[in-house]
Amino acid sequence: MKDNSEVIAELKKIVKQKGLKYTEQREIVLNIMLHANAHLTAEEVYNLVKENYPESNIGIATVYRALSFLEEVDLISSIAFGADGKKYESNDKSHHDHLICTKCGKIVEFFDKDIEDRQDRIAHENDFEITGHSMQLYGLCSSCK
Amino acid sequence: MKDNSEVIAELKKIVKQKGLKYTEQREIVLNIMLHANAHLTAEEVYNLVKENYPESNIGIATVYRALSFLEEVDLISSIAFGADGKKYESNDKSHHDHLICTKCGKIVEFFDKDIEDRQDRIAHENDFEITGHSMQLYGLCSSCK
DNA sequence: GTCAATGCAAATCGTTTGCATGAAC
DNA sequence: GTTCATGCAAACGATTTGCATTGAC
Repeated sequence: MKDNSEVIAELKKIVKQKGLKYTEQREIVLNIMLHANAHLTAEEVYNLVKENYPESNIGIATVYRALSFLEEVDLISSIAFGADGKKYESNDKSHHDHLICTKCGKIVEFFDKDIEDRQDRIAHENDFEITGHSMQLYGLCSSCK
Repeated sequence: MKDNSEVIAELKKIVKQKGLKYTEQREIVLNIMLHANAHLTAEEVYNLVKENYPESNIGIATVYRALSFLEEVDLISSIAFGADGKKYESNDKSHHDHLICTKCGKIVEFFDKDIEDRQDRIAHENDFEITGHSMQLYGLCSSCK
């Protein structure tokens, strides 16, 4: 697994800035997230860590702590789809929303500029300063319907 | 607390149709949901039941079971906002989405026809048969920013 | 050497389940 | 009388926390 030096450098910078310690575990978790092309639960991240870095005796609590930390500093983000609990994805791709098949669980990502624009306008009309959003369309995908 | 006879009648009809039993507990939970003007967690519903119907010795498990049942038959629906877990609201109001203040937790409802239309179109483009959706805008409300 | 981060286990939270009892039909 | 729903407590899965130890600086 190759690493993603720009983002790793970014993490180092942030950690230093906050006067915290740079650890191998945080780097491993971030690296897993950067290579994942799916939305992962904390447990899935934990399993991937054990699989890809078998020598690093990392605990599940550390994975949770690392994920919270990475979300806090905006390197990854989370959404709560239905019953599966919180899922994480890295922030290095551009923004997008999700179409979710309620039968097979397949997730398709999409982006729509018009919807984004209207969201901004609605926020403005309600005197909200928008910081993020989450939109999911649920339904049956082509194979399931 | 006055009851909402049309919806209650609807519940009775559904229960009968399914060959199940009509119980006071299901009616109480539905009635709480009909009078709530907020998005409630199961625990909040439980507390409201105890407060409004102190004589009904209802258990938390029954509240969970009643909420699942009511959601299944489409009298209420749920969304999972951030960390607070699943929240329920009654389905007697028209469809809407949510603006959520990340500081004070305030929720403002809104509806936008254009967004709905574009969602339908995106679903169609991806060959999805849409059954529902959930959209939340996060930010700071007028008083918090 | 200091202080933060880790690993482990125990604790906690929200939710679900098993089972004997009670209520609806 | 049969069957479903309830209440309670125990079980459960996911996440968090306390604490002694380790590692970064």
